[in-house]
Amino acid sequence: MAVTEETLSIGTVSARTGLSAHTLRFYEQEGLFVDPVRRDSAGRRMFTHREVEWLRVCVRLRETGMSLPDIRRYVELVRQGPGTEQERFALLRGHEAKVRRQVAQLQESLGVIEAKVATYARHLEQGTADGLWREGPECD
Amino acid sequence: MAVTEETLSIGTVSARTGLSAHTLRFYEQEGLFVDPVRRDSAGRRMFTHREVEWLRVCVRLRETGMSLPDIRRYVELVRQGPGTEQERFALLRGHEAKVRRQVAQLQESLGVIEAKVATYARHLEQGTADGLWREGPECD
DNA sequence: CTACGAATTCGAGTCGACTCGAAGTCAACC
DNA sequence: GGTTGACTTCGAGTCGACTCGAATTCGTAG
Repeated sequence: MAVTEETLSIGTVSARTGLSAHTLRFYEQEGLFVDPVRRDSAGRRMFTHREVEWLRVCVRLRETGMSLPDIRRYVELVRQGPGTEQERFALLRGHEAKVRRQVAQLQESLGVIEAKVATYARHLEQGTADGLWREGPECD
Repeated sequence: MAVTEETLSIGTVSARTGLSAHTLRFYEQEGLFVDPVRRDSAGRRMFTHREVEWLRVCVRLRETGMSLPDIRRYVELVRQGPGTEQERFALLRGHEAKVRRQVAQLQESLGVIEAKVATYARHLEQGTADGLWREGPECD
């Protein structure tokens, strides 16, 4: 298999990850990359495909509410190399559990909202919506 | 049915909704109550059961990411009374749709995280975790 | 009568994650 | 050789939703 040593500008990486160039610089500053980001002769960042892959993971971690310090913690473990796999695994599993709880809570809240929507639908359909101007158990 | 005119102190409401007393005052200030909150002779807030119910809904709306201005918008419609039901309905349905998208996205991200966890589990089990110190497609 | 705890108001502070802007550099194209 | 446009650094600003603290006032229990 061919080793792709192709490098990507910050603009390209921005387009491919959905993160702004500003944010990419910020992430570098926050220590979210395992290796120092390489530069060209003019000092411009040159990203690798591998870094783009990692950024895609970062996006998922962020979307699920992992904080930048927590991501950095993971990166630090990776940086230390072999021997930290157990801890990395625990970290990821912990986050996975958190996300599951998030999903459950969101769905529970969604249920409440759906119920309210259903109430409106019913009353609007029956033309009894006038009774809906206040909240409470009697408005169900 | 008996009309319950029992009133609740801010501390009680705090306990029942999970919102701090500070937050309850803040919400009042932000216009999240349909009616002005009543006060006792000493100027202390007296909440009703109905308001507690509404606050529980608010908690769900907040948990699902509805902004305070958006909640206020809904409250304003309720305050205007009958005639605004369609708009309230649309508002709630719009939010419901947003929450569904949130759930979907969260689950998608969860899938990515689960995959990563599974990779670690496999490699740790097989004792091949040494190859896991870098990110990328080849580390799957 | 005094002490206490639970309220009150108001304004300021915090937090995380960006987001922006200014001033400058550099390579490439016309 | 000048303009363009993407990049650089750095520090400051923004945003939403609280969160806190100080100073004060009440009503009740001892």
